[in-house]
Amino acid sequence: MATILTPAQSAFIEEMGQFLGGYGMTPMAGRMWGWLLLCDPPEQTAAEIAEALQASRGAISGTARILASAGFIRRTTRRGDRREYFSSPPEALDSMLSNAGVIYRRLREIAEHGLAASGNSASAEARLREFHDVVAFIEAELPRLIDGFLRDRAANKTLMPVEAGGKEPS
Amino acid sequence: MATILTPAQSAFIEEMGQFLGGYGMTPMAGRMWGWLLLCDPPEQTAAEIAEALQASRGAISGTARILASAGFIRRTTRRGDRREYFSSPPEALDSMLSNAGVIYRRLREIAEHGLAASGNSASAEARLREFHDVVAFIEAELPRLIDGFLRDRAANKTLMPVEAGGKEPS
DNA sequence: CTGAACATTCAGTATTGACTGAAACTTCTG
DNA sequence: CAGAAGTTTCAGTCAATACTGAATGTTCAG
Repeated sequence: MATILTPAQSAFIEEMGQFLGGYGMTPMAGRMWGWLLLCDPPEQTAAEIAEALQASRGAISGTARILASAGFIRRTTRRGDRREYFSSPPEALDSMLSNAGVIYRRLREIAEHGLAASGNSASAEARLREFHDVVAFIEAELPRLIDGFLRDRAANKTLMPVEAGGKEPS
Repeated sequence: MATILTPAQSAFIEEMGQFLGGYGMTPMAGRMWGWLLLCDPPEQTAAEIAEALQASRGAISGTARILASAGFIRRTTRRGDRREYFSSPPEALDSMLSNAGVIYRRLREIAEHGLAASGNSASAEARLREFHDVVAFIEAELPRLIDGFLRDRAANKTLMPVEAGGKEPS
């Protein structure tokens, strides 16, 4: 019953937890995503995840909601099976990247508020203007960059359709 | 003595605090950077900052160290003045952007650890491979994007050297 | 309808970590 | 050297919040 993770697997999961935990999400969200990238089979029940991460069912439930609404995981059900299955779909990466875009958008908005508040100081206005312009540039160019990559990747897949969701014969 | 901030200024500072606070730095770091973008004159003593932000001197001291080591603020001193002056130099923006690069680097490293830990499952390896490749792509392209912007900006400045640190006649 | 198998909710707990403020330290002036 | 002005350190406080686990809600089989 005890899902035994190798030290390398635990380390990866913990790193993912610390990383996402450090950037606004909870550590559990990072661990769960990490586990769903690593696990086999790719679709896991809440019970399996809870056991692998040594976490309570409540934590899994709440975290799953956050991750699903952010587009990081997919929830699926099966006929004649009351359980729900979680997995990390390829689109998760798109979600992650577009999420990065949201960050720059927010920062640009804040910069605009700052600009609006800098009315009677030319030097403050200059500083905030530059801040705003840099952020706005990244905000505008990042999607272009990502789209280019996604298009390339899609093209490659069409040319050489490598079996992706596959199982190994062992 | 009470530095009176307009509501718009307070709002901007608080937004900056929440933003940076939400992404790994402390709220105070965000507020302090926000204030140094807004303030006039651009160089401020620790005492002035503490008063504007209604914070303790200890908090300013610690936060200043973090921000300075991250390249977000500049510390200067003046002959015959024991105080230290803080300001937000133009390079702060470069630091911010290269900081974003560090994030992708860290994530790519984590992805590599995951790949190494995915040994005996082909499907896990495929998921982690894709994760890694997306992150590595962004990591590689982001600096290019930024450099392009900085080069453009530098070129523009050379052509039309607008007075940037200026004071207005009122 | 009843009970079993899951999933979700939420009050409580524990931990983390940001900030305060007083004491210690440094540096400059007279 | 004495003292003033300023800065840094650090132990303690307080608030935020991630997680637990028991109770509640939901869905389906018999």
